[in-house]
Amino acid sequence: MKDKEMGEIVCTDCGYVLARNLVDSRPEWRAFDTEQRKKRTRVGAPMTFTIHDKGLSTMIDWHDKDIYGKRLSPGQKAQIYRLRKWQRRIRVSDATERNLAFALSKISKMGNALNLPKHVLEGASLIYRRAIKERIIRGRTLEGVVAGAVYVACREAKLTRTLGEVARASEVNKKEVGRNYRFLVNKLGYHIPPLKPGQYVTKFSNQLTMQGMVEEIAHKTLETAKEARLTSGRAPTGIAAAASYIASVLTGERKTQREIAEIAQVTEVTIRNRYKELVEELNFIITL
DNA sequence: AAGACGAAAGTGGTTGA
DNA sequence: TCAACAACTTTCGTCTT
Repeated sequence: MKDKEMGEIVCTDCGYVLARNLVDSRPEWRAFDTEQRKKRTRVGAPMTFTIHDKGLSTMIDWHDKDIYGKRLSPGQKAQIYRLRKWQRRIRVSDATERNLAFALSKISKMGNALNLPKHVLEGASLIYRRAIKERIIRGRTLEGVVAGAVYVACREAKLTRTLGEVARASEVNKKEVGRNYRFLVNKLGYHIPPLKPGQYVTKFSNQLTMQGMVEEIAHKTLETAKEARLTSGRAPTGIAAAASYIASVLTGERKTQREIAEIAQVTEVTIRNRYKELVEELNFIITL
């Protein structure tokens, strides 16, 4: 057992001191929130990965001279050449390695914000690794690709995370997430069926804290919508939002369009449009 | 005053020549 | 590769409750 105060490693069973005079690796400052931690931490990932070393690492230069300016012997020259070669190789793998580590930490951060189960995060990581392997990230921001990968993983796992939610949890906008999502799906050959509006209805109902009956009506509404072929080509979230709205009105548990639009991440106008179409089909009475 | 409604113009993506 | 097109958004004025 390590005892940082005493600087010793002590066996907890017999009390034998295995090592003493250890260096305390803990910081000498304390941070009470992430804001402070950010300010006080003096080490960590560099701000940019495009220039991997930011001039911090030592390079073997190309002059075949030693520090006194004398020319090297042929034997030394060969050795230096080999060293240079290896340094080049190590540097490259080091940079991509760090890049990957950075991306993975971003993924888990997003996972926290989105409440994603672990296997989805692993899926996202795998997707990112594949993206690196296929060399298709060039020219794209790391954040964008990460967000795209997370969204792909969600869709694969049939989770009802919307583009907007993923975008909020990342550092890029909705458009970027969508672009990267499509890009990844294309390049990595994923086949992802669109989510059913019904799944969104369930989700929205929960977020709106509606009664079970309201959700039931919303699902019924969707059924008729499907039969009327109003679902094809339309955004599932929009239809689900409209169905939820209708159900809330029907049961008297009225929610405003704005409320629903807010959590469904669509506009009120879209809800209205779907809603109008649906009501035309729903002129037969729904009773429960 | 808030919510619902709808027209009009703009956006980004898909499709078909 | 480009233009037409459908779905969706933004904005804003009007009507309803």
